[in-house]
Amino acid sequence: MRGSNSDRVRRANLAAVLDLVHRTGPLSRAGITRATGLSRSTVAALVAELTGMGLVAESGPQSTARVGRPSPVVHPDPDCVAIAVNPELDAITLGVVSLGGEVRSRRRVEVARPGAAQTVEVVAAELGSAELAGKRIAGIGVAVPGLVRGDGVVRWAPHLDWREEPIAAELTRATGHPAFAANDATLGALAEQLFGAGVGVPDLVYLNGGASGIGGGIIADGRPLGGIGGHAGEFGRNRPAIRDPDDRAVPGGTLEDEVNRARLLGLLGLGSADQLALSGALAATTDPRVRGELARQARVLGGAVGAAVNVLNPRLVVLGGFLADVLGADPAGFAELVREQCSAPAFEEVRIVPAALGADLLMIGAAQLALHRLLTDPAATRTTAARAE
Amino acid sequence: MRGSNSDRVRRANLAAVLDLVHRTGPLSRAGITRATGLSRSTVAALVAELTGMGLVAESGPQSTARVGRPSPVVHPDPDCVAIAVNPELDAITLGVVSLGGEVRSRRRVEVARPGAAQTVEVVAAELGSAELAGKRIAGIGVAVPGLVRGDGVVRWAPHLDWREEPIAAELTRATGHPAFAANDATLGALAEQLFGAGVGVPDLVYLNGGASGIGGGIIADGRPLGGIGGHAGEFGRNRPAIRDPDDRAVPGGTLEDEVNRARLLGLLGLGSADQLALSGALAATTDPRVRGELARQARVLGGAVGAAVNVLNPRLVVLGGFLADVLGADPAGFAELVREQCSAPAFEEVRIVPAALGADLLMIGAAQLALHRLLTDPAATRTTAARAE
DNA sequence: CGAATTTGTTCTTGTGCAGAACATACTAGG
DNA sequence: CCTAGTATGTTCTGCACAAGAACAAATTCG
Repeated sequence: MRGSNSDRVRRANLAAVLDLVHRTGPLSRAGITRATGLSRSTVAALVAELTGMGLVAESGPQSTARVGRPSPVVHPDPDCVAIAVNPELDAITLGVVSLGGEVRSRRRVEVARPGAAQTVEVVAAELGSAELAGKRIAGIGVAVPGLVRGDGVVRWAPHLDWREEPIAAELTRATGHPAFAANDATLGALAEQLFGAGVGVPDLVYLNGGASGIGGGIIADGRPLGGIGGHAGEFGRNRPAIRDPDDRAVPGGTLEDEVNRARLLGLLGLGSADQLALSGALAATTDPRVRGELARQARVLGGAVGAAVNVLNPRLVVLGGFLADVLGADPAGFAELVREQCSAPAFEEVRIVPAALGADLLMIGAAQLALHRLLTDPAATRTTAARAE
Repeated sequence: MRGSNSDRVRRANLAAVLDLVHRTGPLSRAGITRATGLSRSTVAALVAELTGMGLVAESGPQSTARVGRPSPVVHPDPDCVAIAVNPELDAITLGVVSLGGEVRSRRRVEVARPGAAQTVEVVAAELGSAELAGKRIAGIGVAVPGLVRGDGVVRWAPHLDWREEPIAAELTRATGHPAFAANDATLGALAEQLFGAGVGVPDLVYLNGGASGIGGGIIADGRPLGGIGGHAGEFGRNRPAIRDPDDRAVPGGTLEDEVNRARLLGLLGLGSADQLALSGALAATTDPRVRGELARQARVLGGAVGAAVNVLNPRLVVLGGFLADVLGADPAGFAELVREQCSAPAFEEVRIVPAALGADLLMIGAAQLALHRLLTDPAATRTTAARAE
């Protein structure tokens, strides 16, 4: 309900240009003019200002072989990076992701059940690494397997055994950089929409199956749907409707009890495996018990996806982790299972696909979280920096 | 991704002031200055422009008994109205709703299973009525019990037996006024958020139980969630998980099969009844069969609400129609049923309440749909009008 | 009845974008 | 190789809008 003034116009336009370059990658200045609808002179001024802030850089025009004066190419400044953090059951994964979404490096620090304090320590150590010398760190983003409030407090992460951990505030305190945290699946949805299977899709649902269960993220009208506390997307905790009683594995079980990674690993005779190994084993096996279990899990998951499609009417459902394997065993059959469970018009409009981003998924998602402020209001950061001096 | 310029600033500010006055009702000019953060001179200019457009009017200052020069009160112009239309199984309800959300008149035209053409006729006739003389009609909004695409085409409305009816386009053609259509429950959600139980709540779920089944609407981050085709909110077509097999009334049934108005009417021995009569009968009865059925429906509905809370993490769940009676039979017990089905942090944040707007609900929702353009960009309407001359 | 207070009104100032005019760098075609 | 054509960068001017200062007006309080 707030009013607008010329200062806000400038900020909004800076953000529009920066976000455009971030999402679409290197782009000629003429391209920016067309995409934003702004005049040539204005775009020139905006790009100059962003260059001055060290957020974008211009390089010599590409040989486009087209008539007319060539336009210099504007690209995200590779020295502007975000730190992505993903604490998990057995390790902390750290990433350096540059503006533009490129994962510059990824490192896995093996720690069993990392605590919040330990996570802060590991991140602080990473910041001193030679690799980051000369880089401008825009912020830190943490993808947490659990419920995270909008202000970056982890309410409950069962697999890490974290409760009420103000991880974002602690990271900011320890490092001096702005830090943010959110649910991993929500960030996965964001990443897939930005640079993965859902580029340009304004309404999508992302479901991820991992060792910790099933998490989900929703993008509605181009924006992540967080809900009032930021906990939206907990599809895994719903109890699924199961038609055939024989399909039920756990009486009164939730979706993540029924559609379950450990059960597949058990049937395969694998104690533990990373996603790549599980995926390979599932594709290779001809064991009827495994294939039967995959089909059963597909039936249960199909109902849950159908329910989500009815409620959210997305253009796209993206399945990640082992859910991509459940889908991949029989994509057409899976679509049919979904069709049976939802209204015809909603089904017509939806496509169901596996996730496109592999191991970079959460790095990109967490980085986007960290970059959000910068992308929404690049000028604000400048003010903050000035104030800090 | 579009750029901004001073013209857009003006439009956005006009919209901010108009929307503020629409939502909060009469407001002093000083109040507008505070709420928008704009300067006194700017607010004066904006209000003058809106007055010139016939959208707001200023009246002499109220005696506020406060120190300082009194501020004139700005209120929505009562001559600016929207036409609300709600075709149903047995009648078409028409309403005249003024800017500010006041339902000025409501009329029920008894028609069994109105067709789309018939609906257009009835609306066109209404437009000639004496009541509307001198009024400025901002637009026509239609609340349809069925699936409506964003462009105002009814994909499927089973109870009206409409398929692929371009009702909005037909109304515009017949009347010359801009017309829009949307799902009735979606508009109900919008109405409750604007002027009902959810004023100021940015994340809410509205579920309505009527003769046609169960419809739902979602408000996320202050905006209605439509999905890619505008069909979001079809909770009624989901198959609910039911723990106790004895609680299932229809094998393989959907939520609206299980939580069902006709079943309650049947047990009460009522052939048909309007919502008020049903509500009264349910409150009065001590028949154990009726009370048992209410409790059973509450158990099923509680699971569905729990699932919605898990996925959407709303601040508020609003139950309308006979679902308010299912809730009302035992509100505390119902909350407990929901708690059992959803994650603790999500449950902590949610309240479950009956709908606050009665018969005006869909009139207000449909009017809001019709007014949306005007409220988002008041200046555009002027341009359109000028172009029409 | 005068002081204090709040707000409307008028005028000036500054900011940012658009668009015109010109400059520049490329392709196309002979 | 040269000229015409075209698209784009650059510079400058004008315009629209909001902010804020200065003043005027209308109320309450003592």
